Amino acid sequence: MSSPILRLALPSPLRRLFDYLPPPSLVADDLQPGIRLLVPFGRRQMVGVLVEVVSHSDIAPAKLKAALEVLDEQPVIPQPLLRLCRFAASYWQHSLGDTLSCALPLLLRQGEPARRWQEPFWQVAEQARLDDPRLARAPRQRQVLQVLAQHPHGVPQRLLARLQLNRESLNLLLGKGLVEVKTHRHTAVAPPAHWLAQPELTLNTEQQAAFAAVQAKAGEFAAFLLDGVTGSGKTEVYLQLIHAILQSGKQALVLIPEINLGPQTLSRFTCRFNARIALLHSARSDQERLDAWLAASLGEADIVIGTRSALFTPLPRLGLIVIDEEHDSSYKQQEGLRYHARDLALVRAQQEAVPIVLGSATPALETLHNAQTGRYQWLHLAQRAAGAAAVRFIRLDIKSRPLDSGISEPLAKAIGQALASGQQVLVFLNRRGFAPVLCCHDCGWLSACPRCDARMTLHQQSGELRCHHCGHVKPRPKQCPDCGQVDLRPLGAGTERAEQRLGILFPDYPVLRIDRDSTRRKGTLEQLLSRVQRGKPCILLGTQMLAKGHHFPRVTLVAILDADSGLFSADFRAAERMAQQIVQVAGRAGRADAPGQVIIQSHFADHPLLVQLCEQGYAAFARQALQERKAAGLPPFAHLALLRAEAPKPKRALDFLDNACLLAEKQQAQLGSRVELLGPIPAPMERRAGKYRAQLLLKAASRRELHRLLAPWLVALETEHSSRRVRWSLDVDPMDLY
DNA sequence: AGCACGCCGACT
DNA sequence: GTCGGCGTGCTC
Repeated sequence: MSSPILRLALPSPLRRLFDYLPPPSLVADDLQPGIRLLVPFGRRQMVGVLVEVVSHSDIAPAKLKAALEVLDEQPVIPQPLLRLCRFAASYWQHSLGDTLSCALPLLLRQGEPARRWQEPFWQVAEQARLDDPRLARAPRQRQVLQVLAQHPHGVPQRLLARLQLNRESLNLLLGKGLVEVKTHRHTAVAPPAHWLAQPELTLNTEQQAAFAAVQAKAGEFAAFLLDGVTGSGKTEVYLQLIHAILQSGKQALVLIPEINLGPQTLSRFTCRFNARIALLHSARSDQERLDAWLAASLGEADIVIGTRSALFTPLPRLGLIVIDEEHDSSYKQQEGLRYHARDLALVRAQQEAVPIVLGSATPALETLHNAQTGRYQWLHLAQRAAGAAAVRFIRLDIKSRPLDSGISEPLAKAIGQALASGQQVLVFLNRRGFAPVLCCHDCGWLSACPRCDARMTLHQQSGELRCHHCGHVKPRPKQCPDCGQVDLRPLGAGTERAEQRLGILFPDYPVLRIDRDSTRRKGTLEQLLSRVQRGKPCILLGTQMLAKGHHFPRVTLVAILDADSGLFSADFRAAERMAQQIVQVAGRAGRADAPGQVIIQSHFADHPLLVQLCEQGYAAFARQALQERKAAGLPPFAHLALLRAEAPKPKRALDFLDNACLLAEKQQAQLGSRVELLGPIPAPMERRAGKYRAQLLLKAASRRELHRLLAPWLVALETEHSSRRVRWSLDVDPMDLY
């Protein structure tokens, strides 16, 4: 009987598995799939995940290498998670090894042991004596030893400073063998007897109905869209569902958008429950993330709250998945494994037979379509809680009206009135910087980026031109680089410029600008927000940072400076994004005693989508937008995949895509599939960061049809000669066509 | 993707 | 004479 073959997934873009012999030292042949092994790979070493143990390999026996080391006793990737990763890898056409890397916390990827963090305890070594001769001339060490001796069970690391035990002395004592560091064996914290730390709010009829609908499906797969306007109490429904899940001894998984990391979102969850909560988001250290991940996977956390990648947390007792703000684009990963966490969460819910709740005030059109066609149960929350009145939308036609710094005369008047009556105003402009372009009034020179087909944005504050696409920065020129004249004029307006103008228009009121530039320093955002919360009249000006998470009860007027970019864009999702943004920003404002209004400046104030949105709300807008998608044969009525390529020379990228196109046609002829091939064409912004980009769009009537082609096509592409000369990637269900 | 090998141009 | 450009091949 020959030795078993270990089939491993390795963190490499190669879409295949690699066979190894067991490590020489290993006798046991009961290696379980999901454990990690250290293996030689080329001239390097890698951490791979065992996918299966087989008896035969197609690789020549002489080429098989032996694994170096088994890293786990228990699988770090339990069976259900491996199944999920397999699905993700095949759906988004990515290597399984890379997919598993996405699933694992960084430290496990790097081969660190899968052990929970154990706090070190410092204690006096057994054989140590306080009158040790080596301490005769070391009074500080002796003193430290004395203090430590008063704690026979040791002093936990975090309390060292409080007992004035300095690290230097301790380390010296450690070197002399007079103290020792021990870690107490990790013992799981028992689940609390009472889950609630705070009383629950009373659910209104709609909330109660939504709660009951999801509850009815506990223990089986069912998908729900919780479609609720801002302030309708979606979170309270999540919380009570989670409470019920906790009571039944199961775990809940909550995904939140990247930007919602503010304490106000998390604290709703952490304050309500006594539960053991594992937080998994980018703001945490690698050690913290590993610990949270392990706690969840050992069943020692009851609730996991995290961003996109938290979806891959192993949960032995999973009972419910919640996707908050399901329309948010941060759920889609934009590189590597280009998965959509919301879509993959549905697969996970199905595989593990649990209910999943997608919540949003502005559901994605895909999600609404699924609700309309009955794939998701549609739960409505239309009633606003007390303290939030509906807002009125006003379209302000700015055709042939002069704008100063993006602000029209009538809008300025409205802002003035709101301020004068003691209210706060929110001004939304999704463009950072002072002006999107600097222009020479004499010769027409424009501040082009040397590396992109784009203009460089003027940042007045820093006196720089910055490219928002590649990050290129240069000092603001004093005179025109072409003609030497000094009459350089900023065209258009960003938040910096609007801030300046509003300051001039309303000198008696503070203008608080909130964008990535103004809040770069840690704590600035919190400071600005707390100023707003104090309630004095002011103008709050900012980008989409304002559209998420925070509520501003004293704001009664919301001004959208530019809605036009969403109405006429090459990107078919632009209108959807604009509508979501408008509604989300509008949702930040308003209260019972002073109904809010939203003024939207547009050159196309009569655009049907804008009219629909303003007169009848997001649901009506979505119906109309879905009609248009259907007529145009776009998602969710078609399924897309985008093959992108970039290269230093424009021809190379296009050559590769031409070959890819030919290969696809050949495959199609063999398979008899009908996938539309659109392109190849240069990307909308052909040159970016010095690279020329092009793309080939694939469009199919069904996912099945699309994937029938994709699977064999990618195998062919990998071996295609021209693929080595370009950087290329495939994006299944792309969010934007760039 | 990494990483090595190998083969041609402008420099200390 | 070399350092280093990137084209090509390979990873069980």
